[in-house]
Amino acid sequence: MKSIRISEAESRVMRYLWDCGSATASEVVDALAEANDWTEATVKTLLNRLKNKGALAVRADGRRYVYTPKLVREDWLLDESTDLVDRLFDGRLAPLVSHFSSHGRLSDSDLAELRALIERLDDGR
Amino acid sequence: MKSIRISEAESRVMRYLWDCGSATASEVVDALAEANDWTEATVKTLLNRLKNKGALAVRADGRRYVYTPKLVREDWLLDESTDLVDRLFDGRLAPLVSHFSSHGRLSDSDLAELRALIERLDDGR
DNA sequence: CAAATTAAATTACATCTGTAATCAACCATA
DNA sequence: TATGGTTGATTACAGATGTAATTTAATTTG
Repeated sequence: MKSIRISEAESRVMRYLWDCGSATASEVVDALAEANDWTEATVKTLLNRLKNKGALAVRADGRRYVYTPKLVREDWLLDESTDLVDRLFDGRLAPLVSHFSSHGRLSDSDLAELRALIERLDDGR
Repeated sequence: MKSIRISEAESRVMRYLWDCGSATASEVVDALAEANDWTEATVKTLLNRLKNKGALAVRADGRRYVYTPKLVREDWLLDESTDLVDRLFDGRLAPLVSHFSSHGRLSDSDLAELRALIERLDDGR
């Protein structure tokens, strides 16, 4: 039950794998090394740690390995965001939204999106 | 300009000091040690690290010290929450709210609060 | 004043994280 | 078949973090 803890760097690797479903180490290297200024070795380390933590499943494909997320993205997102909202805003979303807004971090389109969402939710109740 | 990085444990100390304005070490110990299962030494360490990071100001009051936040809570909240929303939801709030809602993490009162907030914001535009 | 108490500073140490070099196993080729 | 390249595994190492014991300096008390 204890949710797997993913570090910042590891989360970038997970993000990529979540996006593409699964990939070999070299695909991950190609996709992330340059952008993050990592060497190949660093990416390999992250993949390994993720594997050891049980966040990734590995399947042999000939001489190479294919990594696939075992940790469910939705679960992780919820864990992380719940944790932050709990820690920073006592678990309440409105203060967070308000905070964003009062610091000019809420664009018109964000607002529109939120309004649509709230309306939809209201209807559902 | 580099925003001060506060660890999880440190943030609990900051939270207390933000709430009460300022306090002596022993007041912080009394308030937090038990609840967090920390010894006095641990609290002192956290206070010291916070002081070294420049997150706290210290003022001597007779033989003891009074610790006061130098880091502004609002700034920190914004940094932390912006960081999370950026990392997890591409900087967009609506997906976060939607995510919460779809996992039953949005109570009726949260929703009401959000609705009120959105309306207020709408009016302001 | 010497001894005990208190409070802050220093030091400690294991784990986690970022970052990477090196090692080992497996293939392909000269 | 020996050699070198590819790929995953192991080892490394510094800085951050959680957690705390020890030391030192100041204070109160017998």
